[in-house]
Amino acid sequence: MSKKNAILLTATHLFAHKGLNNTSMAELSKITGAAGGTIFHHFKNKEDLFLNVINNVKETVTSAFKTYFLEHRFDNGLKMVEGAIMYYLNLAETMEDRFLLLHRHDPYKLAETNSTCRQYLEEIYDCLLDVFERGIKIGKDDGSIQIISTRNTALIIFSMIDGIVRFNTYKLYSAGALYDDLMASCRKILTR
Amino acid sequence: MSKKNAILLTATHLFAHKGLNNTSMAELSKITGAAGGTIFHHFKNKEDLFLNVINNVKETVTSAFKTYFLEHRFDNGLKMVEGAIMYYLNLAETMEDRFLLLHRHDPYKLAETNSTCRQYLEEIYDCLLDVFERGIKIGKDDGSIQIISTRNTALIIFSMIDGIVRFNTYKLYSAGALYDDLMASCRKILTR
DNA sequence: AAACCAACCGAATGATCGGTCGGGTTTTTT
DNA sequence: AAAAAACCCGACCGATCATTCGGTTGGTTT
Repeated sequence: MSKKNAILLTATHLFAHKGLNNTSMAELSKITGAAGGTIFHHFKNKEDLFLNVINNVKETVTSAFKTYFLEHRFDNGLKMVEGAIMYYLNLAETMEDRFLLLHRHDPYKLAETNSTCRQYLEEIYDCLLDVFERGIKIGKDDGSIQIISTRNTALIIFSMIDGIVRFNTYKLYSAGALYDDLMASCRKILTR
Repeated sequence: MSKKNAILLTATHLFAHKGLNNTSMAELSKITGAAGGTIFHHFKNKEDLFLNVINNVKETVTSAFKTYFLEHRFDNGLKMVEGAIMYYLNLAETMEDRFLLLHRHDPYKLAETNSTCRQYLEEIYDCLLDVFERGIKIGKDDGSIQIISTRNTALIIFSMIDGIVRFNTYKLYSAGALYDDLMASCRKILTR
């Protein structure tokens, strides 16, 4: 693997687990084996490196989501929303680093001053919410879902799942133990 | 107000809005008007100051919650859960600093190595969850709520609300616009 | 009035940080 | 194989950080 890629992956891991400010370039240099100057050769400064990490998160997360819903068919809209929840919980485990990073303040703080960062974040959430929203819309058409507000319900269900993932991350309680009740709750929200 | 109190309140605000590492003791000194040495006279180090801030958050949040539910009566369990949601959303606005801090990684990171911090956080979440759980239990007894798992449902509803508050904080979307649909969703989860 | 003490001050300190620079090495192009 | 380009190195720099320390003040106790 190229030094640049090693730096990017290690930075993703460290930024996710220790935060932007608690990760020093010296540590990054030590772990990757790249000299200090090498990092600044590939990324013009720390913020640029962070931005590249976020971009990488955006690419991997959205493409994983898009691919999954291109390759899978669902009996109806309700099943599709259920599939989205399952896949989101699944991704949060297999892409732990990336979801951890999205639960930190660092990206949102940078987004306040850096429009590129803001755009990356918006693309991620647009992509995720879009799947939920499409599922609900399809469900309303095929009769498996009965609610009024498509957008708001998508937001509510998404933040419910994301809230669970967050508490799971902090080990306040386990997402796995809630799985069945979580699914039941979502079905109740979506159906009469 | 005493210098010590000024330091504590300013630290709460800065830690909440800028994070632990982005808040320097020098800045704290400048804003409060207290000399550098004075801060370390009252708090033995930065971690100790942060711990005192978390303790203060614990005290104010839990006592606000406890007082509210001691002084209010509800027609039934379902109304009590609805009241808990309303009051939680309300507190997240009026105690913005404190809830912002609880949505940062800083407290949970310290909790990994500092058992006092862990205990404070547990007390906060125990207190909040307890209200939801009691409401659900009462609702099951009086018939306004029909579900199987009291604990899990309390956790699910709580993380739904907390997830909304978090997205509201990041200005990804507004909690106010979701209020009606949020309440409707909760009622659906809790009733047949 | 002497002794005491908590509150307070601010200059000084050593460690660490992000970032620079000049020079060496490898790879690609011509 | 010569030239150009891209990659890589690590010593070094100025800024900033948390923390220390010797000393002052004003009120309370003896």
